[in-house]
Amino acid sequence: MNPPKLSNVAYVILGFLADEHATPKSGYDIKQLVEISTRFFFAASYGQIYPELKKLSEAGMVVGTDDPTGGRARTTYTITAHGRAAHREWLLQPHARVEMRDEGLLRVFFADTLSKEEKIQKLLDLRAERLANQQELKAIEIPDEAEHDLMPELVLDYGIGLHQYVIDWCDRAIAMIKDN
Amino acid sequence: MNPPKLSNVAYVILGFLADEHATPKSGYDIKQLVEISTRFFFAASYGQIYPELKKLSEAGMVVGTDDPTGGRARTTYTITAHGRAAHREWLLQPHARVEMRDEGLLRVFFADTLSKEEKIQKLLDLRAERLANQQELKAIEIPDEAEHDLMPELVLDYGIGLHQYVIDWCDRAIAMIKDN
DNA sequence: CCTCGCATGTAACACGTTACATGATTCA
DNA sequence: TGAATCATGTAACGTGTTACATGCGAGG
Repeated sequence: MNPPKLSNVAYVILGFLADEHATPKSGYDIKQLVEISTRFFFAASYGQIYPELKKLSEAGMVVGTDDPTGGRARTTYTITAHGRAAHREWLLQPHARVEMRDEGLLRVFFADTLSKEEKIQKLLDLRAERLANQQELKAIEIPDEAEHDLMPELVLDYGIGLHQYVIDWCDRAIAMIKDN
Repeated sequence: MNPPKLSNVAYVILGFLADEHATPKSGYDIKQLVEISTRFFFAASYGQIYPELKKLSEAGMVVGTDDPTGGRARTTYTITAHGRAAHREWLLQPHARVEMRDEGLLRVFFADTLSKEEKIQKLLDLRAERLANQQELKAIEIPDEAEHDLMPELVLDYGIGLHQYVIDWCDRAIAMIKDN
């Protein structure tokens, strides 16, 4: 019951459960939500979600209820007042670190030993990857109910625009290399 | 001598050693280079660099030479033809995966439970962090020798522009929230 | 009947960071 | 003489992915 240090993934879980009009969610449900939203800037696997759900439950921040679908076992979780407080405390922290590991850009960075045509190909590879990522984002549909959240929509727009920046930059860089 | 699977950090090392007019470099030298260049999109710590240098040496891709500075022990490394081939093969791969873990954006994503003012604060936090990152990039100086590489300079420009996109997006998002 | 999606979990592995230990040189 | 930087390395820790195991339910 005394607070174990929570991982970022725990805060992702609390985030999805903290929503005003959120229904109780299973680990599986949370993973589906991650896949269509946060995974583009913050991934979480089953190997993290299930153990964290257990820890959160032991810490009294969420409550699990047996909620079978027919004969199929299923546990859904609801956030507690304690969990809501922890989530809010985390939310208010100004800390905004970003970590990146961008293999495509790494190849572009080291492309000076390649020929002009090969350099351009590296930029096209990067462009293609980001275009594909952007299409994925564009395919995500925002439900237009009255009670839909603003911030996730805003962040989706952020992602689409960010990829557009990279696409445009690639085009400019290719033009520059062609000009020699 | 038979090829062990190389980590991405090994390719970072090979990349810095593969440069046409690169001088032999110590592990320490490579770390300094990482700190002023790739770390913004691909970090590498001593805990990775030294062991990888050893593996690369065992694989015959780099050669270490005893190269003391006064009485201070120092080993500098040079790339071999074999290492150059491995580096080129890696470079040519189209694979361009990008991984991100953006805590600031995660907070913005889940900020719907906060008040209007607090939401704006989250966006200001994100903006401040990226502005600071951008300043760091702007402080990096490009040597204007004749034999300076084009690609690193291009990637630096990429980073500065990318941060500018985020800064501008934050400003737009804040304006939108103020308008309600 | 068979495949796909729902549902839960874990063990092994891979990756990366941090902190620490050690010691020389340079410069104020 | 003390601090900063050069220089090398590793052990412990924390985090995250992958692959696997298990089994029910729904629909073709």
